[in-house]
Amino acid sequence: AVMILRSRFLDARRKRRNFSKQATEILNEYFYSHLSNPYPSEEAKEELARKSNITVAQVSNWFGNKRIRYKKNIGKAQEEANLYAAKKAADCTL
Amino acid sequence: PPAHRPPFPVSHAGALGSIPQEWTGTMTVRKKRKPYSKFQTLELEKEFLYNAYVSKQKRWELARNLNLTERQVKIWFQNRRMKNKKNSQRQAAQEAAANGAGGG
DNA sequence: GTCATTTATCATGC
DNA sequence: GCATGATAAATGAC
Repeated sequence: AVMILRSRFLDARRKRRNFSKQATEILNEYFYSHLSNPYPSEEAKEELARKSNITVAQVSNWFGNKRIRYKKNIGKAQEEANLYAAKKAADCTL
Repeated sequence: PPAHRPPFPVSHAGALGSIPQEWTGTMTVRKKRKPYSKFQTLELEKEFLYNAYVSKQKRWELARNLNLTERQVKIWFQNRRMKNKKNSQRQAAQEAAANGAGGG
């Protein structure tokens, strides 16, 4: 019983914080520019972690949540995809 | 460049616009995740404290006493070892950061 | 065995 | 009240 209570406070869920706007932007850019295979390699994860100023584990968590929640929203209003697709297109035309 | 373990084999081939997103397909028929009771978790944790690797005999006893399958007990210990490693790495990283910043 | 995952659930932020 | 990040069961590759 004691151990259960102690583990509760060791969980990072207790002190969860939202990522910065910039970090989310970086992660979303990678995700939507790799929609056909949104599985970053270990190296890519490290770079994303460095640029987003978060840990590699947090990058893995983010992609895991993003993939499953993206699937559940297919067919719904997923304007986020169009948003980043437009951004990518604008990037190419520059 | 190290070889990456490929994702799961997918059967369904989705089609959204012109992007082939095969990964959006359902992997396979999977049992719904069911959280264990406090008693079950506590007993498993006690055994894990004794040893991180459970014998076949002990696995059978745990499965019988906790009303779990031997496969569930086996997988629980696998996940528990991964959790241990993850926490160790996190602790090491924090200590390294502390040494680099404050120094001691 | 490890380990990157999928999926549901938890706990929090706002 | 959901959005979001982290964790707990469960699967499959190697």
